[in-house]
Amino acid sequence: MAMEKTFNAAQAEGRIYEAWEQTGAFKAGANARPGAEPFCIMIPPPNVTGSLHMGHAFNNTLQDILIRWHRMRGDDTLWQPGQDHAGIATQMVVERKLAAEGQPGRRELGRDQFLEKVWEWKTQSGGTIINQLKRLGASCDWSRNAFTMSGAPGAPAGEEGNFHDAVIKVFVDMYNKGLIYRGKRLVNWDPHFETAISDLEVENIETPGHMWHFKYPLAGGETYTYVERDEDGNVLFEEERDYISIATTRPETMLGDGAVAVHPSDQRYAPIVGKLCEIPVGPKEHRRLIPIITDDYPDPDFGSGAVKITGAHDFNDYEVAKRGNIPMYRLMDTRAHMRDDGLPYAEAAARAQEIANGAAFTAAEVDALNLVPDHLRGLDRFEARARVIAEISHEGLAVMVPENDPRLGKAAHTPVAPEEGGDPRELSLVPLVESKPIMQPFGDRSKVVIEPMLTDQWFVDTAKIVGPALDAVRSGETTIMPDADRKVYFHWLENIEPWCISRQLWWGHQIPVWYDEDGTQYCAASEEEAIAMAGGKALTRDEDVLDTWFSSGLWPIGTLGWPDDTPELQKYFPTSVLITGFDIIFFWVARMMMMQYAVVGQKPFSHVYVHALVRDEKGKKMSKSLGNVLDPLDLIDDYGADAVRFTLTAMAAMGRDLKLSKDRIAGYRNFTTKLWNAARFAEMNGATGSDGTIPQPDATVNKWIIGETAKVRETVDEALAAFRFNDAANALYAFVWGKVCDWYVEFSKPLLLDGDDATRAETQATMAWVIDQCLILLHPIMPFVTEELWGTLGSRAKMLVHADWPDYTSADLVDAQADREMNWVITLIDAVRSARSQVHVPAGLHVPLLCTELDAAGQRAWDNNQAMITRLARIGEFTHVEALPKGCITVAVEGGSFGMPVADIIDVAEEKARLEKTLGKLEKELGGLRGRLNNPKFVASAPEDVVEEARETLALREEEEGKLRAALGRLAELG
RNA sequence: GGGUCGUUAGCUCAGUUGGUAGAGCGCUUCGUUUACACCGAAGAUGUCGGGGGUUCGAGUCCCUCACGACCCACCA
Repeated sequence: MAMEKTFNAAQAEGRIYEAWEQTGAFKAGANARPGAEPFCIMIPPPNVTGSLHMGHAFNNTLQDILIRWHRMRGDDTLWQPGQDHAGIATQMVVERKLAAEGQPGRRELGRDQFLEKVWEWKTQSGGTIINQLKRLGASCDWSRNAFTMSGAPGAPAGEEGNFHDAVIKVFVDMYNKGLIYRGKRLVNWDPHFETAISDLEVENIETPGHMWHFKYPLAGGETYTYVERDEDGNVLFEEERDYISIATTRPETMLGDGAVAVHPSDQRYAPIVGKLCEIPVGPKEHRRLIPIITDDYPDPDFGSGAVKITGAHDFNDYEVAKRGNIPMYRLMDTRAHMRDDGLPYAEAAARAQEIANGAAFTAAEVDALNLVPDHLRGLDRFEARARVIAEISHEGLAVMVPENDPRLGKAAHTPVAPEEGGDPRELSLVPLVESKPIMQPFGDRSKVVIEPMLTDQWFVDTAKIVGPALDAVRSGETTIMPDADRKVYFHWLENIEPWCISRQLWWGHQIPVWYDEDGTQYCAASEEEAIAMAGGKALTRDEDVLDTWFSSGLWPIGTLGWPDDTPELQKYFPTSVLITGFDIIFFWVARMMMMQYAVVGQKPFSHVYVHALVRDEKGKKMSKSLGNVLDPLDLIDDYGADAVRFTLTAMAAMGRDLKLSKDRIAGYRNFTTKLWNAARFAEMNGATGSDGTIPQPDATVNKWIIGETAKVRETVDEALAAFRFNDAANALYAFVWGKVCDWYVEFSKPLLLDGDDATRAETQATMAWVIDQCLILLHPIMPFVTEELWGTLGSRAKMLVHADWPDYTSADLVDAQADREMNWVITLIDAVRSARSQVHVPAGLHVPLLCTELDAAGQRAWDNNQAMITRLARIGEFTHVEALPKGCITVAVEGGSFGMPVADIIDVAEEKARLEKTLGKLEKELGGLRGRLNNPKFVASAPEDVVEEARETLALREEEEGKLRAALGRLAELG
């Protein structure tokens, strides 16, 4: 059956993938030779809620290339797949789904029933991404598919893995070693999901904001002289004040102020340090007074130099409050609404005043006090802010400035000049409200403003486990590529902060800690153990679950069966390579390093390859809101998975973003077609059925292409070994298209069509072998089209996915003589074609070729390849002559001059111009070469081989120069 | 504010120990020859961001400036 003209990817890919799966081609250890080295990659587990985007496609293509390459080389290969339970994302998806279907919500269902719904959803929809990865061609061992929640209580049939056991065991062990602790700390709180999140889950984004300036009146109407001086102590400004000026971007937090702080060296406020001032909010009769304290934190040069201290709602203030034993009043509830609990405001404020006056207090007591005035309770924080501003301003306690104060910004107030009809009176005073961009924290998933909240949370004491993770990379035990990402890794780990690992969610690994009535902690793998530890007391379990990244951090050992000492763990751990995006170096890579060392005392992987982002063709990050997202599945539909994979591979230069365009993909789709047609040509000419034995042909061209194949095999192996994926792809592209298709297939035509039986047979055998080698070498990058051709071109013992990767070398297979000869042939053909084209010899015309001064090597090359040369250069009759006639196009090559006597059909002036142009280029090169060689320092200092090469090149160019000058001379005689 | 990376042909980018610049796309001209028009042949285009330094020799190493991107960060 004749082959189609193009590869039908849409029709073939599914069928081929199924064949791979049915034969167990991807199973751990498949195709391993006896005594094979293990090679293992852990997939960065996509979220169960995820669907394949371009980043996944890129990431998994690179992994698949390495996996397929190693598998074909006979290594004991495992690509471990799996999914992440993705706490927040999944809980969000399921909650939305319930809402959309009008079902009872999470709170109505209660914890157990809600979790049932989540598992139900996972069972139905969790496989989406797996099927999408299969469309890409990912050769994971799906029989080992893992899930970070497998084996958790309530997990349905099919989720019996022991990942949960591993997570719990790690928590208990780390708890017992003192690496995990619980404490009341200021943490990032997501008011939308009502949970704490870690620093990494906060995105600081510059947003337009305001800074308000308010007066905090001194207690009892006291006054002081406020003096500003310049550097030399000269008085710049002086006035009597009965207040201290405070700036804030968050006026609503004033309600929780515990003090006002100034720098100890700030002379302006020295007279009032230690005195009390009044928070200018709330019912007039219950105004709270707070102390003015000193702390190194305030910057005297910023704002007024005085800072309000709200320990429970700001990270800096928190530190100041801790240092100064300032009470931290929590103002908001879990949704970041103003608190609506506890004592009425009057009572709470009275107690707070006692504390401010020096009464002893406990953190718990302070936390219970609700200092939100009754009329603001229950309000959203932003609404409360607006009310506070309005009330203070109404009372006249905003700092007032002339309306043309530059701090107000241009847009705020533009006074109209009197001559233009403006009010001729003095500029009126307005509240000082600066409009300026402020960095605001947003939840990376919820996109709402994060609130610092004082809550009880669990932490990993990362400082205690960071050491080995740093040492391993410093020593090269684990390498991180490219180097820039290694630096990023160091920078973060060297400044590591405690990791908040508790989340106030339901979907996740519940923290294995129980409390008795007194609040004593019992950490154990099960409730029974905990009760036993407590001596049989009734216990309640901590409600919180663990940060998803806590479990992902155990991915390498967890997927291999730890804590059981499985054969897979013994064989594949530590794993070989991790391929991941730069965006999760902190989230995941660094934590895996720390956790694996903390738990099993070994590195999780030997190499980390960090890749960049896939962007759109303009360099913009792909995002749904911009509408510039390229869906890999659409691209696979349109161009085939191989084209998408090859494109990503060819663009995978280390450390650089890749800009993806459809044109580029189409170009590589064309490459698959090119390969397809080369194979089709081979098939049409009986050049199939290689058994893998390297042919030993006589014809130079056949020897040559075998040598070229060996060269590219070495290049590909070196490139892949160094994770230089783009080098591998480009080398193969250049070989298949530039060598095999452009030259070898063309050269083979006269041999296959007109050669004798022996020549035809050896050419068929060589071509069959070469095409097979192309398929093998390309298979890791383009698995589908190569597998299809592999099956089409012969009956094989094994599928291509398990074909033996070659190990022949250029030292074995490159025939230097053949190499020289074919390069000469190609140079001659190029030169003839170029000359013909430039002087406009009709493309179809077969012109006679004259030859003179041909040396022995040239003669032999000619004799061996005449049929190919005349065919490709469109030569008619070939004649040796003593000297080239005057009217002919001259082509100079090494060891001979060739001429085409076509003076009658071409323009002599044009040929003269052509020769002069060629000569011009040559002269330029000669100038450089002579310049260097005439420089005694060059000859003395440069390595001998460099000098020698320059001499040889000079000799060749001079020979060519002579021939071209001779040709010009003949042309001149012609007139 | 700190850090990292980038600036090479019209566009997108390669360029591994310093040896005298390449690819793909696009563009121009020609072409249907027994695989392929998702094709073939030929061709044009660069003071390798600016400046300085080291060297016989710098796109490549060092310094500096400019511009751009990204990451981290608590200036109220």
